[in-house]
Amino acid sequence: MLDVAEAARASVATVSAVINGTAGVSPELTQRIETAIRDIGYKRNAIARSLKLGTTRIIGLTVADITNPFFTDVVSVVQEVLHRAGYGVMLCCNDEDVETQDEQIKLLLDRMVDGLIIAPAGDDANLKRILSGTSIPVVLIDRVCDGVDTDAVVLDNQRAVFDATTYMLELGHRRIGYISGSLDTSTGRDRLAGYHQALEAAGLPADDALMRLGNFREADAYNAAMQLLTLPDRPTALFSANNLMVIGVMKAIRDIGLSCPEDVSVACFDDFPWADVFRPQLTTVAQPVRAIGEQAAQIVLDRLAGRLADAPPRRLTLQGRLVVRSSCRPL
Amino acid sequence: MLDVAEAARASVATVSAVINGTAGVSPELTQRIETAIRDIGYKRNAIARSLKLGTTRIIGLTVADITNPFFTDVVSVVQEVLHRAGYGVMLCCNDEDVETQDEQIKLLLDRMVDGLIIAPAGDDANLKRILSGTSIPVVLIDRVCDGVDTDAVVLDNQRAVFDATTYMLELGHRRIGYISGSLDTSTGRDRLAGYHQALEAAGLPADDALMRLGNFREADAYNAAMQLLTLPDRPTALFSANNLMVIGVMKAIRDIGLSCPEDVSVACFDDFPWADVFRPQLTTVAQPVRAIGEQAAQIVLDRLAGRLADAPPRRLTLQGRLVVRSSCRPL
DNA sequence: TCAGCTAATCTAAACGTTTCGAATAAGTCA
DNA sequence: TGACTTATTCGAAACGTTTAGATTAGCTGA
Repeated sequence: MLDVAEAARASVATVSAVINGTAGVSPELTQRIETAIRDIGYKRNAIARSLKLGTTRIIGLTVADITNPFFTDVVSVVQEVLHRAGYGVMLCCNDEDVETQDEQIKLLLDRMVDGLIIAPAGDDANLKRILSGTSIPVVLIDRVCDGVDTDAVVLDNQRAVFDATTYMLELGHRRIGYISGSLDTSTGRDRLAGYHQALEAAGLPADDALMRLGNFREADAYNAAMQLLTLPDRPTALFSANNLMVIGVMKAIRDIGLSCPEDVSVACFDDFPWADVFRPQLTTVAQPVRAIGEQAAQIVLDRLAGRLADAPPRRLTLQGRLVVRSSCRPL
Repeated sequence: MLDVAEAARASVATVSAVINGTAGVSPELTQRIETAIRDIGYKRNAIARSLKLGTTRIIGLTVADITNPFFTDVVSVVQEVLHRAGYGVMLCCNDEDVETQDEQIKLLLDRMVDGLIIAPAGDDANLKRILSGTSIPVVLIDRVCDGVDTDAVVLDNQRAVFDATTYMLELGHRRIGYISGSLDTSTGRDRLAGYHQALEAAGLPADDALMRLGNFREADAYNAAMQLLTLPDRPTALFSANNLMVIGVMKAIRDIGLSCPEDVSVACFDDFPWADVFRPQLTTVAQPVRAIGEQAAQIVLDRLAGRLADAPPRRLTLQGRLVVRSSCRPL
């Protein structure tokens, strides 16, 4: 910038004014400065600017697993919205590990991000403390976290699983196996609650033997499904609490020599773009991924623009949608 | 830091020395400063540090489509490796649009990233110019770009498609439809070349009517497959040049009332984690995604550490692997 | 003519670090 | 004792911006 100033026989202050369109600068000088900028190929240094302004125009984004299509879709939308608003996105993923998550959030805060969107991995006792020092907008997506009282956009998980389970019950299934996500997450707990609620509403007792922990991972779900399918009185249907796990479930079904939906019906949380071209065509609970991402990004932007000023934390709850295909058969 | 210095009755210089372990500071003073840091809850400002040091410890990463499982896997690995080395990752995706890509790269450079990993969308005439100003390490992945002479890690696309096509030929297929990616990309061109090469090796003429442009997108591939499948003498096999497009291909097959592999055999580029549990179990060309991500990240780290000093640009070419499943039947 | 105004431009401080060289104190040796 | 070392510690400049306030010049109108 000093170079530009010298070349244009002006001061750095005036150059700055021209670049930012701040003060009135005479047409001739503006002209001179602009050509100097072009000649020299000057680019303003965003770091110095950030230091002075106290704002980086970067939003931190942490998700548990960027390999998971659900998170991917959300990240993609968040990215799009924030980019359009002139913000950059710093992405971290932590492989569902709370410790790395903490590490990464600290790093993001050190790097002075202007806002934070977090899809928390599990219940994080430290999260509250880590965030307590800062005053930047934070929004939780997908999962909420005990004691962390910030904006959040989540799904009505219980309701969604209630609907899916009820659908299976209506098909006549009575022994419905449930492959649960980690109960350290709000989603894991809420989804399980929906399953229990549906059983109860149908007047069925909850049989603990039919519930297995899959921890949102394919491998764990495979083992869980294996256990359920080798039960003396095996379930006629299985529900998987997320997308990754249903792959494990299908692998177990295949390996045990059964087929879906003939021998065992399957439904799961989270939809796939390819779900209606491969067989079995999975019946799923589709999340409104675009809406989740858009809302989360928008809340951050609103907070940053001071639009929500000091409104209390908002908790947005969106609804899932049961997409019935052909992986569940009537009993 | 000034606060810490005052609290510890020391100078900022000494505080800095303690934090960075730079100079010898007496045990007592070190002690005093460390407790002051803890008491005050001081965090060093990474922005100011970056300004002074001229390094941000952030690597920019742009990919065409973060929704594509291939890119997702690569991003995930890159992320992991760089994080472990203490670098943050700024992610951009541009939806296969060259203009937004340019925009984003400029933004990343303005933000003073220390390095750049680019999976370029299409041939980008401006990329060379945009990158010309900088001296940071740049590595291209997946695709290369005319005139952009930097490190790159790519796949031997031609060979991979040659293998896949040859496999189909060996099954007896003679009319193999090819759904191509955009020919504005090196991958699009190289893969098509592999197809042609295989036909030629088998002594078959290349029939232009059997090649359609799918532009790496599901919708375009759907239309392309529709055209091929309604040809008077329709192909007995289809090859899709990437993962997204094969979904469109399968949709077309379904909508036209055919089935795979009975009526038409299908193979595609890029593997899916679920490919062997849903039917048809797709025969695919699997890319070594982990290796690609690791190598790309490692090259950036090596360059940054000065290990590769001023070695000429390295072009790493990895090999794909044909994973034979059951979506192609012998004719 | 000159006080008072406006418009254009500039000077210099600030943002929070790092680091070079200087200053101080303490110890060593002739 | 005084010159020389060594170990600590510090002052101040620098990184590249932004911006408040100062300065200057040119007008206006009494």
